[in-house]
Amino acid sequence: MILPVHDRLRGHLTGVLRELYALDETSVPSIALEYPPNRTLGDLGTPVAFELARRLRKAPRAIAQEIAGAFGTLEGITQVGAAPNGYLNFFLERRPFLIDRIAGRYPTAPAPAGKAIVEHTAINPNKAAHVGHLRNSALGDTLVRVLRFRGIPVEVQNYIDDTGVQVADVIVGFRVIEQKTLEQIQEIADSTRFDYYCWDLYSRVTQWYDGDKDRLKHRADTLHEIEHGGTEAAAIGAFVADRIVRTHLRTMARMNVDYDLLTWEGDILRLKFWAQAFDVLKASGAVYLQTEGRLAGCWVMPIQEDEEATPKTQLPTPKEKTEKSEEAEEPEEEREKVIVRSNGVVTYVGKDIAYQFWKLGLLGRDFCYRVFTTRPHGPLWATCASDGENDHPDFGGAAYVYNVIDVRQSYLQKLLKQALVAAAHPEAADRSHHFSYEMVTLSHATARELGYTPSEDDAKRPFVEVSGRKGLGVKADDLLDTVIRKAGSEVASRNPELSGEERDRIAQMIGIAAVRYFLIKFSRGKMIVFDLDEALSFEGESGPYIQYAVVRANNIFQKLKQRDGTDEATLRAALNDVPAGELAGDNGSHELWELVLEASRLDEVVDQVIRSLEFSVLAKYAFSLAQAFNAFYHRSPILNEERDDVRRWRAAAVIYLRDQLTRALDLMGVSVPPRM
RNA sequence: GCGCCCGUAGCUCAGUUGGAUAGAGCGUCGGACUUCGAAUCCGUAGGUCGCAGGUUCGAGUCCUGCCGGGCGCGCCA
Repeated sequence: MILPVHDRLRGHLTGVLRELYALDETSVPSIALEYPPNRTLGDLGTPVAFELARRLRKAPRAIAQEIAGAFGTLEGITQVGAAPNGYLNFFLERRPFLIDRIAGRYPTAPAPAGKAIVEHTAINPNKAAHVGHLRNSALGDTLVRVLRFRGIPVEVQNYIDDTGVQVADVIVGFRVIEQKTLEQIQEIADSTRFDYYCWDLYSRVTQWYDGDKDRLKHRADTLHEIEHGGTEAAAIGAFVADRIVRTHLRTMARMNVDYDLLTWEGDILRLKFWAQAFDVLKASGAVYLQTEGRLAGCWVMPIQEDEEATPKTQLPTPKEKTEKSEEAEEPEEEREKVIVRSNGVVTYVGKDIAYQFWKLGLLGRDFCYRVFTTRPHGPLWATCASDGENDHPDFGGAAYVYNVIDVRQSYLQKLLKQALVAAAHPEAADRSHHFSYEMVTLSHATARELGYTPSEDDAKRPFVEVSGRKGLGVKADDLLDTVIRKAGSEVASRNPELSGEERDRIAQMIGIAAVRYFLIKFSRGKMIVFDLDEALSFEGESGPYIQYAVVRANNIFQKLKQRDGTDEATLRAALNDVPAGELAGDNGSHELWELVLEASRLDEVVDQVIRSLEFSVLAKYAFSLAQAFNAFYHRSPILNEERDDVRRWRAAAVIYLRDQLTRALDLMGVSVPPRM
């Protein structure tokens, strides 16, 4: 890990600058650390001299030289140099750097205090999951892993919307179209892939509505029944949602995605969370009763159009001021969002506000909790409205909240933050993050493979929109089945001696690696036009490529042990006495050291990932590390290297690199197969 | 109409603290399996970073305007 080195260097350098130029705390420039383009220039570098050049009215190069001269000594740094262009560069002491890291001896940065809640997945429990949902959970689960890596305690929630129109529509499908009783539906659930069955039924219901708009009355009636409970329709809804959620959990488990708590929307309603939140909002004046105009009788929240959460730092320019006052003089109908309808029924946003308040510990009310299912590593909890277990973990009340929801929900997520600000919790608003990402759509080729004939609108665009209502989309399990099957045949052809069971286990690891990497490698603001062939690729920039690098590295040590009994522990042990010329670059190449330095950057990458919430950075880092290793692997033998010292240092570097790469894969939810 | 996002090589995309020569995969063309596994490696070709201004010692990255594309903006959820 490299960050402790950064911190130490930054601290020392700040002290040097203050002394050298008599700067006070506020005027010391922040010190950016970078990696020079090659190791002959240095291992770390900073352009801080450029920053100071104007203030000191000196050439950057002269400043860099002065700093280098005044640098003194710092543990772990062997040399400081001023480059002709003004960069200040540092060389690290290589031997202890690697030895310490192999041994896991380095200080770790303290984690920020407080728990984080990550909510992701949130698939409507009325049909099978599709690729779009996989992007959500792959991003969400990676976020969870990355935060935990950083030392932050994380609670993972999956929100279940069991009271919405989507579930109601499937109920209508069963009862009105198929004329089924609850008992018959239970039989269907036990004898079919129930999520697939509902997938088809749901799209049939949509078509059926299209045939006669009066049929929508069934939906309205059903929604009403779900909300009030006690009827056959409500019982069917509860059964369907429960069963479908279980299928989703199975699908996500294949992806190595897991949760701590399932939050059921129905419980938020039954426990009157909204009433509580409503009181808070009314008391703070965040919502008010509109008495005139078209929204008369509704409780509304004013929408701030553009004033972002940082009004204090952005002073309006004179021009903006006049524009604003003009607006104020001409009251062009202020925008308002209805929170409670004139019939007294709360809108979707209202429920979300209450839920968000609870997540942040601002509601003053809690759920009851039940065990939804048991797993090897402990129970999976779910909310309930009454008769909960007494002994349950603490849920809710987090310092940070991340809502993983696609970009189309941005408007509503923005309203959530506004509600928090309006209710006098601006700090909670700052700690609420909408982790947004773009949609997954289908390539024309893949849509065609699914038997879809494009409409005129579709034909104009380079992609086809996934639609649950139309039943158009690549089902998650179909994708996983296909990719794992393909991996299985590859494994079988390369390792004919493997048992079927072992082969399947490995195929699953490889298939999941391919899918998860594919979903992570794009930046989240980019639409993924899903193409089956592309996602099925195991070559080039892919998850299996990275796995392959680690498997190869492991093979080296396996062979080493087989051949002369050297195990990793003994390799690590004696390094202090071995000449380190290979690591120092005595052969004219810094390739080995380059691998070590790059491998050490995982913690820095994780920090950047958390700051930017951009996982493509992690994906690319792992890939380029694997790439560097593969190139090294071809050029520099270990098993057949005659020179003892060279062999040992190469092995040591590969141990470290392999460990770091394994960690990086784990952060992406990918495990390393024993063979492939 | 307003708001948010996207525009980088033939294709798909990295480049998110502004820094040293703009990178990768796929595809092209040509090489490397008697040596730790070729799901690999090496080489080759390919770029007005949408356009125009601006800020800066320095801009793919920040600001403004424009062009092209996507999404969002309901007493739906």
